[in-house]
Amino acid sequence: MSVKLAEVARQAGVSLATASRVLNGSARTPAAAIADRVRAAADELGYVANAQAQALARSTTGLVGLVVHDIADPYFSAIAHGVQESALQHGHQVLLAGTDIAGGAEPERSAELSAVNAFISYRTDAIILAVSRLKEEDPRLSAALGRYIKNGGRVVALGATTIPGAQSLTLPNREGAAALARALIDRGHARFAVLAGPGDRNTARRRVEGFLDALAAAGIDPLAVVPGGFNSQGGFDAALECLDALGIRPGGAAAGDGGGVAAGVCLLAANDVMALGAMTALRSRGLRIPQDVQVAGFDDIPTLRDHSPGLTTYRLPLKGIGRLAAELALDPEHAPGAGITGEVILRESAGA
Amino acid sequence: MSVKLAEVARQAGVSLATASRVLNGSARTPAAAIADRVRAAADELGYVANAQAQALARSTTGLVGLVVHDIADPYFSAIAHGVQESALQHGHQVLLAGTDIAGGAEPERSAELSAVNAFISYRTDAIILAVSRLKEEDPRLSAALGRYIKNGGRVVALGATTIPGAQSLTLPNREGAAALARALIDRGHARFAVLAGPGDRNTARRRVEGFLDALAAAGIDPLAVVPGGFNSQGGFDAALECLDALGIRPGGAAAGDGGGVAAGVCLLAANDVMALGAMTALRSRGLRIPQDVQVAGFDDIPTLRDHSPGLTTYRLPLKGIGRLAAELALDPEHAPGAGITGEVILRESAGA
DNA sequence: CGAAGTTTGGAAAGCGCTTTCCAATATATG
DNA sequence: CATATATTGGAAAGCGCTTTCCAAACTTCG
Repeated sequence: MSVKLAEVARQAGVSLATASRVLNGSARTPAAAIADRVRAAADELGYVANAQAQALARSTTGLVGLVVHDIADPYFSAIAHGVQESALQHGHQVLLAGTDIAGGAEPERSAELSAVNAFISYRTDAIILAVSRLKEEDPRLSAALGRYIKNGGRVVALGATTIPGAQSLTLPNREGAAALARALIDRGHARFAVLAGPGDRNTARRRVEGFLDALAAAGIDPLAVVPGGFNSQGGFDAALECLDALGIRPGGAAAGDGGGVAAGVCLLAANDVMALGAMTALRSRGLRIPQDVQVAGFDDIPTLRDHSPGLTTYRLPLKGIGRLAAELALDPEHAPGAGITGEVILRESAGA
Repeated sequence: MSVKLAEVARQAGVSLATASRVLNGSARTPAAAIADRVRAAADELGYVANAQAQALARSTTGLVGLVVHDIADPYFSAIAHGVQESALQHGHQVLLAGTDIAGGAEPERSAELSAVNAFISYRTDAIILAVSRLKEEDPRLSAALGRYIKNGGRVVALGATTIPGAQSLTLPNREGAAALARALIDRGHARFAVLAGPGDRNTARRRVEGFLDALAAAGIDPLAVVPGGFNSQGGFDAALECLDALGIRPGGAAAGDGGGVAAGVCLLAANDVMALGAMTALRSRGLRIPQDVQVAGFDDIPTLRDHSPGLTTYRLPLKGIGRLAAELALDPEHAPGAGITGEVILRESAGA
């Protein structure tokens, strides 16, 4: 239907080979006069190369697949932004898939597997896995990715992977969480509860481990470790559960604590979004932040920086992570070697 | 490199045609016994169809292109989420492009044009334009899209378009803004300033028009209409500029206003993110919300709903918008006919 | 001025699939 | 049982490009 190279060649009075050489970056460059004629013809006809045909002929597609959990989650969308930026610089387009979406054609396979399979079908040059479902590693997924890698595909995963041949980009989840907790301890906090998020998500797990590491190192026992959803609602629910379990009420200390002046409990949430949900829960119970209860999150999501009170958190360079992942996937030679590092951000939510 | 259909056919002892027919949904279905043999062979070999080759042969790619301004912006990522969901249901993959990214190969063309051209090159079955740059309609863009449509591509644009043959999905920007302003006026607000955002973005413009429509209808003159960026920083700056222009200081009325008790000024921002930036600005000046100054936004971004004070805004069903856009692009016959409608959401930021 | 070397354009063979015809069976009808 | 009618599998012609050879046309020197 569209204008094809043959028409351009005919119009310019040259062969297919020549037209191809001048229009689509080949090693050989035809004479200037001819090249101009071809370009003029292409322009006039509005020729746009068929990337599918090129892919077939070149056996490389210029596509990179990104699988996230939920693109509407600012964590993933920030990463996607970085991936996209780097992909564009490498002349690649990004194919996006989200694993939170049900409607796949084949209900018996997981969303991850469907997404990866689709990418493999489109022969993306690389696949970036930004999901971190822990669950007993679907063997079909590993098999598919293994074959993909064997056939020359690159895969980079955020977090640890058991897939042989896959690059993994480790995030300072555990270290960051520990650093954050340590900073809070250093500033005098002594009573903590952890809003742990889902136990089957690696990201959440590592962060919780980090929190607990730091607490243990300081000889502190967490008052509670409450699992829940990895979103605002999850934070809200977990916070409420926490308050009830610890008997925290407005205007007083924890009930089971023998009274006295409220020392304040600091809620460590596995991510920023949960932390905000927790704050909403605290407010709904009439508790003040940070006077009555303190809250800390993780990620330092850009869009959430206007929140008041400012959220104490651990900043992850999300966009940079996406960029690095893409770099690793598309040009591993030149990818910056340094790992990802974050930064403790103290704001008012934990009494900065 | 990968396993190809011919190998599967050989292994199953059938012809290429038969293998193709059983594996990739054809009108004709070979006998059950044969089909099973083929499927078994495919399974054993780990065959994954080459979508590029299929696209070439079928002249349809199963790809839909989505161009947004900035995927990290929750407005766009929510829309993307909807698009993705619907695309998956229609068996399509989504190719994502952001126009906020510089590094394109050809600096002389706009990011929009590059993105659209890339999509055309990949022969996406449809293109969804979720950007709304007003600027004097790049003729090259129109030309490219025109050809694309003529060749059977579908394009749906959010907001008005001049591209003939393109579907346009109109959002209630103007109407919603007017409704929001009216609701505020009904509740007794009488002094307004508008944080207008960028003048060259259709979305922002329409919203501002809506605000002004409603004010005019009520015989109210806005105290100020301040342009600026369409992001948090833009809201911050515009709010500051506004405060200075109107002489608003903590603990008092507007300076140029003859004193008296502060009636309170309501800042109407062109979107939620700007509104939050504005709130940060107000706080930095020691002004209380809503006691001293009120703020309203637009969109009702889900992630921002935990903000305190709750943001008065106009809710747009962003995910639904994305879904509808994809529906319109991929299955126009069955797309729901009803337009998009929003809803005024009154929260404490404007003294709900 | 002819042999050897260097460019340069073109013919044609794929890349991995789909799909139209065809030929060969299997089934139904008189 | 012969003939007409469905079914079914396969051969081969594309889909729109890239790229390897080749051959023709120029250069360059001895």
